[in-house]
Amino acid sequence: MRATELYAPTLRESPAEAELISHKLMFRAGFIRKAAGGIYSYLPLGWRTMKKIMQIIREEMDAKGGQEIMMPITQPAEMWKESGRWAVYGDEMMRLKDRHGREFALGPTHEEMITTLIRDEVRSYKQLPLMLYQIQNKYRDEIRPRFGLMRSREFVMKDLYSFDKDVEGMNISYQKMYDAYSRIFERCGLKFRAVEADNGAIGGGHSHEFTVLAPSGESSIAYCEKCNFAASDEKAELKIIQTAPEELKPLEKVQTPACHTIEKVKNFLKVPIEKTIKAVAFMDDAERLILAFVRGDHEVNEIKVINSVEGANHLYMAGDKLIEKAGTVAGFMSPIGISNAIIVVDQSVMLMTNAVAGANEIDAHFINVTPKRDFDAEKIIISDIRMVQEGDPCPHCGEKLKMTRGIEVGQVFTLGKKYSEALHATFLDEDGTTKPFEMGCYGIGVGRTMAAAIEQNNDADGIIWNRAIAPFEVVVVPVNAKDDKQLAFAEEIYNELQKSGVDVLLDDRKERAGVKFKDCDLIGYPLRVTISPKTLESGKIEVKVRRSGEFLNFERENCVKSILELLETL
RNA sequence: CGGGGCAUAGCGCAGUUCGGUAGCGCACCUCGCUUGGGACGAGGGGGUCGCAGGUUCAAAUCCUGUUGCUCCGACCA
Repeated sequence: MRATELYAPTLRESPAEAELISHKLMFRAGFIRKAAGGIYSYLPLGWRTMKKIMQIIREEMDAKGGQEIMMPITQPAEMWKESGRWAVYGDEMMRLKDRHGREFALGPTHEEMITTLIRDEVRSYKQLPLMLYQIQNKYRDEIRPRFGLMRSREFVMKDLYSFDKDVEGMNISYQKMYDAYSRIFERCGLKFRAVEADNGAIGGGHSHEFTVLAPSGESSIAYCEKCNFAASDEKAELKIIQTAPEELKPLEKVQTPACHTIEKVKNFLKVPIEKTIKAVAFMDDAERLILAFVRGDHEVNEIKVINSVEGANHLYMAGDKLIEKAGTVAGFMSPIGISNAIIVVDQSVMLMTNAVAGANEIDAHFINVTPKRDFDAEKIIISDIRMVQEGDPCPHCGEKLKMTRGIEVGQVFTLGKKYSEALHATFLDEDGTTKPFEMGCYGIGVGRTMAAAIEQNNDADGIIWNRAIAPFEVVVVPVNAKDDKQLAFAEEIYNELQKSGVDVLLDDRKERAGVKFKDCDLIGYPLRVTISPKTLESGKIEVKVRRSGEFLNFERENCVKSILELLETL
């Protein structure tokens, strides 16, 4: 490919709306252009990288027995109504009607489509397991699209669905995909973690998110450096914190004027924060008051609260009125002597002794609270409801956990029979009984992976591509393309590299050297071969490594071999 | 959905307060000169000032409505 024939409009400035580095750089380097909020065109360079990522995905999916298919974007409403998600999905689903008034959705995902696709054809356990995947545009009408390809409304996604005859088979498929995902992101050269995730409403089974580590990421994860543990902050399970045994003192009520925050209580009573019990008041959809109690230095994890209270789907902050009705008062709440509320107590709180908790009246607290003795165990829910914090012990090995931020680029999870039952997709098993499929679903955001790679690999000059997903591996730059000698020599090198299978670009534009160098750095080709009067004279060629910035000089005769060797290290 | 901001040439912006018929930098075209890190000079092309009404002799500028974009929050891949 010649730069004079390549459509790669680079810009010195980026639009005001781009705030994320990956967004700015993809825009400036001529990878993407915006059509509407959260909707983008991919220009040649961007699409080359997308195709390379997709190719890696294909190879790894195929290696595990996946078969590629292509399903429609436009999906009839009937199948969504059948699964019950037409109503559930809400405004996030792009909907449309055809000329006859029939309803359709632009697919946000393809569980319904694939399940109805195979349900009439796959009738026997002998046809299982089955793994089908596609790489397709998906649509989610985000409330607020932003960050370029990171959170868009139309995006390219690979999704594979597995069908097995039983749970064991499903777990094998899951493990295959887990392994494939690890290989995919390794091959893309990304630093990532497979993170234990909450699979929320889908329920049951397991789920991992593949998260690329980057400070700009939207999700927060906890991980252990000693063992393999990593979990999203919402999911991270926590061990019970043992407290040193103490002689139990009798419960006592004391006055604590104007001490409605833990900070004030702790200072007023001169107790360490670990000896205080904090309350957070929530309300659920049914307007039930839910009081959550954690240690003073801990935070409440709302997801865990939802999971531990039966029937709760969403939590909102509770109003004062509701709190009053329960016979307590904000700032001075405790489970002692309360009735009209659902009380959820963190497991670590139950092991505390001689602690401080509210007295359910203004300006008063209990001291010497020992939950095991003083809480009515019949009325409370004891559960792990706290948010993980840096330094918490790892639930697997006990080492101190670290926290980091990341970009979720893929997720694997088991669906079980959820969709096969809802859509009546069954097969006949060996024993002659009819059973619904055990399904799994595995997604990768292709555009997001490209964006994440840039977030993780860039500098002040531009993008730094890993060789595997760079739009071109090598760029050959004659500093002055108007000089026939230089151009001819550059073409020689270019042809030789191309013959050796290198994905190479010849920058034959008649621009000044500075302009071309700036573009090379911005676009981020891993290697730049520079041809100049200097190199013509010395008989050597100069190679610049984008990532390290180092310059290498190779002998003309075996320069292709040297470049190939160098590429192996990138 | 709550609260801000913006909309003027492909991109980044000024002009709006105080109405007088649109400008700057980058990009683009031509010529000259230059060629190892986004040169320079000269000339040039390109804008229904988001859209629709209204006020006025006159509207980018004032008024009303509307659409789009964007930031923070709530929500989420």
